[in-house]
Amino acid sequence: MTTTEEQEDRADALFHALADRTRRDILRRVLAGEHSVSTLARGYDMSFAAVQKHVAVLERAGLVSKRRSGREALASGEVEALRSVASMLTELESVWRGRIARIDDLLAGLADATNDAHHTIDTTDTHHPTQEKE
Amino acid sequence: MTTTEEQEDRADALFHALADRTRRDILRRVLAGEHSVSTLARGYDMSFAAVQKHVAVLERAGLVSKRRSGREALASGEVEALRSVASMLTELESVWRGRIARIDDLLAGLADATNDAHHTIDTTDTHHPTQEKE
DNA sequence: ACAACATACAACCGAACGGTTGTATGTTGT
DNA sequence: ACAACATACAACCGTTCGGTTGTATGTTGT
Repeated sequence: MTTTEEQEDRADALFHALADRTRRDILRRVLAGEHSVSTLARGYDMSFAAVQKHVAVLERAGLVSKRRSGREALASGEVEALRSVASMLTELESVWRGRIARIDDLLAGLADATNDAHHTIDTTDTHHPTQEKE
Repeated sequence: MTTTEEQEDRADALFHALADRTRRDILRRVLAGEHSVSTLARGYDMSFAAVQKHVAVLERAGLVSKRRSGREALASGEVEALRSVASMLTELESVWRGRIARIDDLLAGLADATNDAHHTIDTTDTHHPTQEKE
């Protein structure tokens, strides 16, 4: 089973990889079709090594994969990784949607106070990965 | 009209804001409901100032908005911004989908060579924001 | 009035980032 | 064989990032 830590590491890598316009452009190109690193590098006003590093960042994040063909390294975009990012956003949006559901719960809780124990429905205590001291 | 530069600046800010797990967690909380900065800060093992800065980054990216209520600053998540990020990803995915369409074009071009001019369908010449020297 | 609270912001610090040049290694075409 | 090409990677450098502490300013409850 994948731990939450690993999921967050992956999210860090994915969003970080997407947070640079050169990398997003490289991703666009390799999503459209396979390109060698040199071919990609020719398209930007920076050194080959710089572009190579950008591709490496994308690769580490799983957004592109490379295959060897002779002396060339052909890169292509991984659309699945892109979809996983989209699903992260969808999950966030569902949290937002839950905001309405929670108001419903609150109203239901007020109408029907015969539930188990005390609820303390103060909206502050939901998910929270870090510590809650004392 | 919004220039491409502005769009890219915005994309940089959005992805960068999302590329930190503390910020993603803060965003989750404020998407679920309004919270003061102090309340948020209590949830993390770092100084108030640090959390305040994270909120500021999210705010600059447009992912959260703040309103004043007395001495408190109430932050809440902007789901619209989240959706705009999702649409950026969708746009990228559509580039990928275009890959197939382009192969179709290639095959059509081979089958029917009576098209206008020379095509040079080498897949290298599509969008590219930077310069193409010589 | 005033102490406690909530925020804002500047200054600082080490680590990571985005770029550079240089060097080494393997591939290809002639 | 060998020059040109494609890649990989290390070392370095200025800037940004994520955190800290300190200080100033406004609000609130008693």
